[in-house]
Amino acid sequence: MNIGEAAKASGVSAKMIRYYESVGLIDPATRSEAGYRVYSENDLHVLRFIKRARTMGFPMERITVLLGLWRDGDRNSAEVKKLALGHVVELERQIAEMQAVADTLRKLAATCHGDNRPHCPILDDLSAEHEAPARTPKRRRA
Amino acid sequence: MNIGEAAKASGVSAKMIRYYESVGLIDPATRSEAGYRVYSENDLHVLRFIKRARTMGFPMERITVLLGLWRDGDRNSAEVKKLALGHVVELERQIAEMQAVADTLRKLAATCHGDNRPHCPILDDLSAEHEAPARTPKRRRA
DNA sequence: ATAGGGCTTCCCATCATGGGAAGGTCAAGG
DNA sequence: CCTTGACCTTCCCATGATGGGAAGCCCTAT
Repeated sequence: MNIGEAAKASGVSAKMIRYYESVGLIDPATRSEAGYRVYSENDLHVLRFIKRARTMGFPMERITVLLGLWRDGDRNSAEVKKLALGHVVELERQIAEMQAVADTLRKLAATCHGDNRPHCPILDDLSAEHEAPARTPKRRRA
Repeated sequence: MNIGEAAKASGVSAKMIRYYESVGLIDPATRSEAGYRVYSENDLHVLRFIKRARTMGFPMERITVLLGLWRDGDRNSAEVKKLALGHVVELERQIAEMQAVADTLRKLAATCHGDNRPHCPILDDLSAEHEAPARTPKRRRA
């Protein structure tokens, strides 16, 4: 099948399929006489794999490794597990960060009247000096 | 003070200060005779405001609005509150999404032996067909 | 044969950020 | 006074993943 059909069937846009090929995430597709990329069922499988992993938020780099493991029949499931759990840790870190921000904002918003008066603790907080960013004590590096 | 000092004092890199100026987020700095950008305490305040808001994960667009409100002595605190809570909702949505992914991965990892054998339910899941991506039923749009 | 749609490559834009080059400026020290 | 080195300026390029669009070739149905 051509790239358009493969795109529809895999949920990966034609643009992205070409991009994945260009950066070496997937092997160059075989070409028809006219130079059209031709995809097999197996190629589709790979595209769906990538699609799913992207949806899961795996960065391309990790997907490259996952794909390698997937293709490697002799892989060690421990490696896959480690990769997956590593991603979980990363997600948890990000979640905690966002949670903290959301909490702060919720608290600030709770103390903001939210009426037609201008005073607003939210703006007060944003404009207040928070921990000074890496204050270099005069000497530029010391 | 010059841009380097302002950068150090605000935690916003000189690069980004120039960028913010170029996209109109902050007013063009006044210039010295030699063309150097010169910053006042008030400019620093603005930069710190932006820094803090970025750290909170506010997108630039929303920061533009926040800055406007901050500068507007006649603002309506309700607007600020709405903006902040809107951001909270957005954060919550993202958190929920990531949580779902993390849960899925944790479950999959729990069923993966994680030993030197190749079988791995994580890879199985990634390569399985999940909900078909917007399957267009033959007619390209109908 | 012609139209239309699909395919190709190539370039550009995004968003926020950093890297780096080429060149001007300033302050300190010999 | 001149050199040195740190600073500043602008301009271009790159990122990562994605989309938009142009110019031009190809295929199929009418």
